[in-house]
Amino acid sequence: MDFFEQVGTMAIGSRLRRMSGIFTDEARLVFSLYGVDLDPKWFPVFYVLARRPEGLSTTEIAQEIGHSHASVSQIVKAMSAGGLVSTSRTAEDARVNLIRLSDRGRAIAPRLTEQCSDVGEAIDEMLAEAHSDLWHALAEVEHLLQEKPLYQRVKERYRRRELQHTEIIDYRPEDREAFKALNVEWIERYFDVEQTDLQQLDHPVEEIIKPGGHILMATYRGEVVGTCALIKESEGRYELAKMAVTDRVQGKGIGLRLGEAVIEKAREIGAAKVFLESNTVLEPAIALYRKLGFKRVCGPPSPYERCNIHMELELT
Amino acid sequence: MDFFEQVGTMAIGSRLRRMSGIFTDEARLVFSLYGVDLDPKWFPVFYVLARRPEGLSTTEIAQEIGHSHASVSQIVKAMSAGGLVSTSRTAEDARVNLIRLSDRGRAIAPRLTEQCSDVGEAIDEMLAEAHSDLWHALAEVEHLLQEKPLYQRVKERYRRRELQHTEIIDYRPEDREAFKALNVEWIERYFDVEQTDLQQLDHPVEEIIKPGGHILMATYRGEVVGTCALIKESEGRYELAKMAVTDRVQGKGIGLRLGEAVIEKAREIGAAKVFLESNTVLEPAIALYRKLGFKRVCGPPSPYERCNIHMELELT
DNA sequence: TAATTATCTGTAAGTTCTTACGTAATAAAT
DNA sequence: ATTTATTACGTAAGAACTTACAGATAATTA
Repeated sequence: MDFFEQVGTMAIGSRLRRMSGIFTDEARLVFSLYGVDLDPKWFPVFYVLARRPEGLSTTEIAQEIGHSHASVSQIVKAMSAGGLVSTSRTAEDARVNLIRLSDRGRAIAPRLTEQCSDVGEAIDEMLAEAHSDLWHALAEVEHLLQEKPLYQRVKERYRRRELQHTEIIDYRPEDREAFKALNVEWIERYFDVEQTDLQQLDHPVEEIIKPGGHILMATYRGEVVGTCALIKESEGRYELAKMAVTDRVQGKGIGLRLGEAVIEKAREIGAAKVFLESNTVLEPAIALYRKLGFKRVCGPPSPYERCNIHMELELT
Repeated sequence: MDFFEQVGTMAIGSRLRRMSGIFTDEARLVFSLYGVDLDPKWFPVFYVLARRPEGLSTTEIAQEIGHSHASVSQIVKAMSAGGLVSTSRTAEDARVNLIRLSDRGRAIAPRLTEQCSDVGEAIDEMLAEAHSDLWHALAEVEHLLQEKPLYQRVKERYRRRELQHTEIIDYRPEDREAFKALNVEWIERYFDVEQTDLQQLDHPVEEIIKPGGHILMATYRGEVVGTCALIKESEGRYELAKMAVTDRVQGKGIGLRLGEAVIEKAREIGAAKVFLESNTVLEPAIALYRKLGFKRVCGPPSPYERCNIHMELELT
């Protein structure tokens, strides 16, 4: 029992289930006390039928009581076997099953009404003894969850936490393998690896860093999971290239952080303009570049076959 | 959805179940978000194991988390298949299955801890947005239910209501049949009907009422369900006899009301003493008489074979 | 008007517990 | 030292729903 206090509110789901189980068990006792020949689980269906003499369809009942239509179908079948309801297809629409209380059903309604009000009063009285209002609390939380599901609330925290596990660092000699592997991984998924690629991927220091460029690596929980390079084209003009984030950590916003870090780096080293070349089939990538502030321009022809779009970012 | 508002608090069980379902569904999403390879329903078991490296038995876990041992057994089986726990019988007691996290289990514990605290915070934040405190309300109601189950609370109301449906009336000519039938019903269950019985049961007016006695009938929802007679023995001395309540309405306190009414009647007609004869095997009856104030005395021998106890009540 | 799509149901099977039951092992009682 | 009672456990089956699927009908579209 102290489990709940230890785990805290995270176990609220289990606690609710447990509590509902208690009420269900109690309900069974109460029904037998009143001698009403009604399975407690039939109650919601019975209830809505009792105040709608004209009858309802399976789906309508399901909506009213918040069960699935299948559940209602099963309950109605059982109640029908027990002689409490009569069913018939409607004349207007042969699909719908019109369900009504039978004479026997109507006969037990008054006893059930008594039971209802007794149970309702007993629960009200009990709830009134408590300081916190369970009934309203449930309604409120239900509403809050509808506004913003728990999943979303948790996700926000998750993103923050994941960012804490992510670091952007400068290229280290031991990153040579990873730098190549990360890029080959994605290029091969969409295109063929070209000669120009291999030249840079195999000799990052000679081809990129020595000529005045930079390479950043992203780590997630200590493991290298992404990279991005800033290649010097001319004074004040740099190319953002070789951006790659492994599939395994997609959706954590690591690409965005990498991009921001590269642009920051470009600022530091006095770049006036950063450009990049990509392909329109890489929609998520293009969206990311746009988010980083890049604008599409008609640029010079690329040395890469796979590129069909040119984007630039002015650093003021 | 408006079902709940209509039925009111009586549907609190369903509402709790529904809410717990919502949380369960959300939990599934959250677990997949964190990429923890753990079935949400394993969580409670995992949790207690994580903070008890020495291991726990099936029953111990069940008690901690408030599930049945069978449930734990099933969960452990699944977790074992997933390689998260190791199981072994203990040396001291070969019946108990000692369950421990495996290395793989321990490996995912930290991620689960993060997830826990994120979810916990998210829920706390959400609950804080509400005016009523769901968590405390649940704890309070759980406590209240433990103190006095809902069943008991409802039962009190039920008794009151049933008494409203019960009436004690004076004997009417049309009660002759019922008067006999009610008494024969119970006498035959325990003893044989004697000649003295039949004389009085067949001619209640001549044998009981005309000589200065009274007969009361109890009705439940308009139907005669019990009776009790006050037979004049001598001036100021009356016998309580022929008390019978049909089995169908036992436990509604009708016998008690009948007894009280008869004693009241005795007072009205100026009785100084009421006595009765019964048999010690009829324990509930004796208890009822005692509750009415009767005391056991050594009385004169009874004309009835079945009687072995004599009780009296002084009316002052 | 024919063809496609959507709706209403009921059945089947799955989910996440529970209770019921049988078996092995230990403790208590004769 | 046996018998009997108790305990721990696992399997099976049940409860009260759900989702998935499939068969009719109705509505919509071409």
